Amino acid sequence: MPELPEVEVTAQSLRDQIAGATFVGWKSSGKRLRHPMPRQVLETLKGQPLLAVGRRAKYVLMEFSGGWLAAHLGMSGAMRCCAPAEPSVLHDHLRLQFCSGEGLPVDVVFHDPRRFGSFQWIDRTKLNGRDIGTALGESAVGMEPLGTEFNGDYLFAESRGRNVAIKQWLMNGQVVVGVGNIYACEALFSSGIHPARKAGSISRQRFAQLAQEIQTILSQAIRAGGSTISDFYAPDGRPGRYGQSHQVYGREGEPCPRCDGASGATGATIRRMVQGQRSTFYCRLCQR
DNA sequence: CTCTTAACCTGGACGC
DNA sequence: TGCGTCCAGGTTAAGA
Repeated sequence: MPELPEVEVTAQSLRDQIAGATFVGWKSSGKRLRHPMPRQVLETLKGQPLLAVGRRAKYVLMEFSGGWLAAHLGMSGAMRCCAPAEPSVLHDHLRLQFCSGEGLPVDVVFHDPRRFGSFQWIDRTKLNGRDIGTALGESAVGMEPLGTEFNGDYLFAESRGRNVAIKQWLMNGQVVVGVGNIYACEALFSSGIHPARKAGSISRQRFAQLAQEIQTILSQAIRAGGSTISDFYAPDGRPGRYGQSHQVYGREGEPCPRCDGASGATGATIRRMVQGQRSTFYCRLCQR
């Protein structure tokens, strides 16, 4: 499920429902996630207010006075808010219990069948003013694509001398964060750039369009509640509707919406290829 | 340093 | 019904 739009939608919904509430307790399934559960920290957080909920890269950040509880949804993770009485189901791995100002209890449940997700504690004092992305991992150090400094000139400058395929370069998180398999495919299609083209061979002008498409597509996806492929839901239970807007992702064999639209018979069908063990969907005529 | 590959997990879809 | 294969939104340690 989770690329930038899905994580952002998750963070926004959590903020609406539990920001300002007091953390009162937690329960774990005992199953190991990508990182060991920060049990000690969770104990010390009991009784503390949740100051804010934010996002950096693909991490949901729950801020407390001493630092941030950073959640990653991995490949199949999702959060849901529910009443304490609602029982846990298979693959519910962490239940965070909150109590609002009015004394109303709300639980946040992390559900993740594949267990590629994680919870990490980022200590405010150890961070020492650095970008929190540097403490989260290699995939979180790049620039936020929806920030004001992100543009084609930045991508152009960073890409010089890079021989890796543009799609893998976009997805690795070291230059720009949050762009995963779905949105990399979609942005490259909208920009007319072939996914296998070497990053260093792309012109400044084409990067200007790519940066613009990335921002437009991510923004629209957030507004649509993200993309639900099979099992993503926002914490309020709503699925994402952006999958309906996918032009190429998951559409192998369908007519290309640009060159083989309803009008003509001369266009191509969407193809699938594998790059870095991930499926890439593209149009061989529209993307060069 | 750059780039590629294998591994971490579970479950659903499909072919025989 | 069952069994084998392939596929899935991500990340990163290890290898070349």
